Amino acid sequence: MPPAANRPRPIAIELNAVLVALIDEEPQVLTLEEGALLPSGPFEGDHPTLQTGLRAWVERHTHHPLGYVEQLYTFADRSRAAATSGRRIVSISYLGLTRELTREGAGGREPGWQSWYRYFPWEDWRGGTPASLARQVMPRLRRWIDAATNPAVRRSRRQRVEINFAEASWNEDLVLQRYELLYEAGLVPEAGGRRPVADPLAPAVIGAPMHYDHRRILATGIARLRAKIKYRPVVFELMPPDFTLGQLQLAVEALAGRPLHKQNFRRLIDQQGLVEETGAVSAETGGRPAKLYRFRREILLERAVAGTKLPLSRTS
Amino acid sequence: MPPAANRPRPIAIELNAVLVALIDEEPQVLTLEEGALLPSGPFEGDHPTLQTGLRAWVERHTHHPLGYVEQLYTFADRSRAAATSGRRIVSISYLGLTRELTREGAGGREPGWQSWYRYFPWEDWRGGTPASLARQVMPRLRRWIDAATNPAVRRSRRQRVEINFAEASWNEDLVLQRYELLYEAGLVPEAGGRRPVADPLAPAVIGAPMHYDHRRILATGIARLRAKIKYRPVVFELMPPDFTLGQLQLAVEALAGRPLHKQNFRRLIDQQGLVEETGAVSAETGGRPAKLYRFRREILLERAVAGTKLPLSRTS
DNA sequence: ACCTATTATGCTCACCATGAGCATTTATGA
DNA sequence: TCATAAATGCTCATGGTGAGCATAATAGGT
Repeated sequence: MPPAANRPRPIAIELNAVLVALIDEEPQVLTLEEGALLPSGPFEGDHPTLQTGLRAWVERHTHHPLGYVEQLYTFADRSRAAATSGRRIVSISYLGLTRELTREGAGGREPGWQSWYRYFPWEDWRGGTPASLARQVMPRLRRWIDAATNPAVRRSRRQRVEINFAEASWNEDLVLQRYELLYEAGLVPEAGGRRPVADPLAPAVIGAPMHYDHRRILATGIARLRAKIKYRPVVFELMPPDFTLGQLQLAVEALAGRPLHKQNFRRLIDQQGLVEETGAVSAETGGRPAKLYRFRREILLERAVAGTKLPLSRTS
Repeated sequence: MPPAANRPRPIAIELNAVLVALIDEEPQVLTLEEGALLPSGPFEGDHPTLQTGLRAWVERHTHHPLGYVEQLYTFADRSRAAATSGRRIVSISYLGLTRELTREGAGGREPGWQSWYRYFPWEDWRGGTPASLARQVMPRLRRWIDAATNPAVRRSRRQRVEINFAEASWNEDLVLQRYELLYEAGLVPEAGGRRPVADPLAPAVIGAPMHYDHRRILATGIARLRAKIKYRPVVFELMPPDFTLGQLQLAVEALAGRPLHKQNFRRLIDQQGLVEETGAVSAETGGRPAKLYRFRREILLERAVAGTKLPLSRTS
């Protein structure tokens, strides 16, 4: 059965981009409409691949050269159709990493970039337990749990909340799962698509909302990036050519949303052979001057190898 | 900028499925057309999500209940368009795991299922170095390396071959990368889409070919599954309700394509608390009878947690 | 010229996961 | 009864990882 070529249907394809840069030690995403939309546009069929199409589109519209690009997910939920005409929309989302200068012009922040923790304040554990978790998220989740009349449902809700939001075993990779749990609990109602974003009458919405399902796409991108920095040297796509190990650690902490052990971080970095000294030092931030390093691009090829979790056997 | 609703374009959306089952200790995929096609069909817009649409489609057409389902990738290369009409095709592929009985009816194999190693013979290291690697793949790759006139290109080719195909550091996860390298080297020319599959005049084609880019999609599925079994208990979706640890090991070995250390495998399984004894034993295969186990489905929830590779710091 | 605060850097230690292999148990079949 | 086969139990060496002590090299104040 060859691919079907019959019955043309009114389907629109849209590309969405989660463009990430590190500005002022904060992970920021490029947005439109005062932060309520991710860059997105119609799919134009005149590019050899989706990826080059997206790259061209982004660079044309934002004047930001794109470094690393990776496909995130393809969404085609029916709820998206209702948001516009009756037409079905299939949206293909991408994650892109780019380099941004620290503050430009008159010290003002370029309008399009927003810290991603604006949308997910409970995901930032760099300064300890985030305030919004204890003050907003958990109380409302508890209310949601108790709202279930069926005891089995209540137990299930309690367990899922426990797994995804427990402080003791916080897993920074579960960004998407946590968002979807909050969505199910009705705490991020903008994802439905129809409600005006800044409605003052809206119930307890946690974190800044976005139009359509763009916040879910953003959550997907953050989750993917957080998972990826653990086994692929992608942080360097966000760093300037030369950097200190301290700056590198701040970058990883910003992405992962949690503090790292400094000495162990350097041990990890240099035993992996990811960087080499430039010879220069930087005396930026008080204290002893730090050596400057640069990323060893050569290892991008070598590093195809990742660790395994299976009990191997070489002899047979 | 809201999603574009103008300019309807002739775009067709197609779903592809990599359906995997374990039959006779072999990883098998459901195919059509004598193994030359993956199950695929047009996207029908009357399902709430792509996933439920695919699930319904597969179950209706194959009568196989689908267990685990996961989106693989969305392809929209221009080369696909040329394969049919001039129409642009966007294909969304899924990985699905299902349970199959061991041999049915009169001992014959159901026609649709094919061992995936038929398409990727160099990926099966269970019995030591696969014959096709030394006999076919490596010689032709070496020829491809030497065919480069530019010495820089030759060095680059040599390095990439070394990384992906080195016996000493074989990484079973790199199925897709290896396939794409072979494709680039012109050793799997069917992926172009136009050449008839069984052309006897075709140059050295390695492994069984498929139409269009279905072999690439299959490689994507295998790679994803091999990576996933290392940190998620998905093997159990392919196992019968009760099984011995020996059978479980054979299943993982079949998927990973390499032998595992038996004692360490059991240690890994039970220290993870993945299974529990049923109390019964099985005296199937000579030797001492083996205890029967069943998967502890409860842990599917708990197991949201995965390991981290970052040097954490809890104190601050 | 000291003293202190601050960051960078070097090093040690305990613990655990993992690869490897020896040994024992319990079945079948010659 | 003995050989063979598979399951199961256990030990050992190694390396990665979390944690923290100690030292080095700056700036700024007194």
